Amino acid sequence: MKSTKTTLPRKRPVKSRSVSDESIYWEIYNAIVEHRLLPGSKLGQDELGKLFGVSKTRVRPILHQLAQQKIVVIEPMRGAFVAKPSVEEAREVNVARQLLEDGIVREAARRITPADIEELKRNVEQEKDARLKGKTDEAHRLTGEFHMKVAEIAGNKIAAEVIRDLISRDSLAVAIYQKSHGVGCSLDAHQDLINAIASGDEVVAADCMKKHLVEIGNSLKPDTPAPGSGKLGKAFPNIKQK
Amino acid sequence: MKSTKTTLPRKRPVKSRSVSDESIYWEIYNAIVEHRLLPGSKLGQDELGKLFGVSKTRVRPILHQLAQQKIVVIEPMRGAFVAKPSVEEAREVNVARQLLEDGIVREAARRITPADIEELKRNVEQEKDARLKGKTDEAHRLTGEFHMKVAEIAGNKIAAEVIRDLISRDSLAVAIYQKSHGVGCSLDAHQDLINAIASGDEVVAADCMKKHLVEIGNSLKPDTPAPGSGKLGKAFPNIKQK
DNA sequence: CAATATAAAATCGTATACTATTTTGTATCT
DNA sequence: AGATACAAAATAGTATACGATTTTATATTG
Repeated sequence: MKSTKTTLPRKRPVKSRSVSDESIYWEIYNAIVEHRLLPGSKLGQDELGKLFGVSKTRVRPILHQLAQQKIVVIEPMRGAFVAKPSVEEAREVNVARQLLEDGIVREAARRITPADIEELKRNVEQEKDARLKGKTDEAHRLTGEFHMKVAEIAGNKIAAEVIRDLISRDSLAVAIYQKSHGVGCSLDAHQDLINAIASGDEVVAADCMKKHLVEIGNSLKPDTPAPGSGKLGKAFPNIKQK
Repeated sequence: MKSTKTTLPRKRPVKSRSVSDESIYWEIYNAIVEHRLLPGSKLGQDELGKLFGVSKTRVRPILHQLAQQKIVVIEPMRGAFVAKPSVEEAREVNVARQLLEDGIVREAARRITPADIEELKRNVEQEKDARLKGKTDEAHRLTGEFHMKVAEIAGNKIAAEVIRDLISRDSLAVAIYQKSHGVGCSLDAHQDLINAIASGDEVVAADCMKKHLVEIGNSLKPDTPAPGSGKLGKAFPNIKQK
């Protein structure tokens, strides 16, 4: 409720060595892509501010940034929520990946080195391990990382960033529409992809990537009910509550 | 809770029906990509706020948004400036376009219709016209629009948005490194591109696009001196100054 | 006079204050 | 009881206040 004492022209608590904007951003970002905050969750400004020990003035622009990346939605006068993309939108993101990653794998196929191949293989091993242990979210994170690594092999940071954004949005779709059926793509799709890229034949690589992404797109089923939202505080185990 | 008897002395100018965030965003965005605000120009928060009749609280997140798109740079405690990308960065943007537009033209070649071809031809006509009349900036704007149209033909809004962002950044590089030598690509590159796409052969189309973008990349010369910044108010002729 | 030191002004960043709007709770009516 | 109306609380959005920092102006010194 409002302050019982009317105006308080009091002094500010002097310089608080507060957390950086970046760390706040990454805390929220990771909470979302790691599914600790599910699509639809309310992201209250005051609540987040208190959680990180800052005023909502600081969290507002961060929520806007996340909104621009389309993993948060801001509804006028209602606040910010973790985005809940429709199946149509999820499919559109998937198609965008098909279009944009095409040129990236091609370039990767031209530039790949033995060290790169090892790096990719290691990723696949980790993912298999995570899947065996039932760590679905971890496995999915590694899946995204695989595609990031391919983009890095292509050698362009800007393109890699673009792919990162799309993968983030994909992870929301997974949270909504794929939660039930495992990770949604065949077990050794990535292994096939490694072979295709390592062959150095860009046409083969592009073809393989396309098939892989189409498969992911097909795994998006609209029938799953919308999940509820978890408690906000629980999503940030590393932040010391006050 | 609607305390009719307010507890505090009222002195705020009561509800001001102010402009929308979007319109402020587009005003600044257009001023930058149309080179009315040159790279390096200071974007003072108070100054912009007064210009649009709002407080800097409103302009701040907008400047952050532009910073995220990399067409504005925010230096800590020094404020926002129109971005002034290095040649290296401009080249990286150009390479990103080579990678990402590859898959886009390929899809465009598969989907293009006669109506689309007409649309593209019209764009080329307009551009030629602008160039003949010496309207360099207008010609460059149309050049960017051409690539946007190709992305739209490919049929994916998200991919088109990505390309728009990259083209915006390209326009900054043009302002710095290309201002002198015309528009920087051969006069009928776009006409060739239309023919290549219209052929329906994705390999031909991809090859043509690649050559075109490489040519643009090669036209970026690092020797041009940095331009000074113009008066801020002059960049917004449509906004009624107060 | 050039260079440096110092004071004043301007400007950024952030918390606070307060209005606008939505959400929640409670009473009233059928 | 269920629906509706209205009051209260909560929360979003925005302007203002003010410390922190940088920039500009002025003075001082070699």
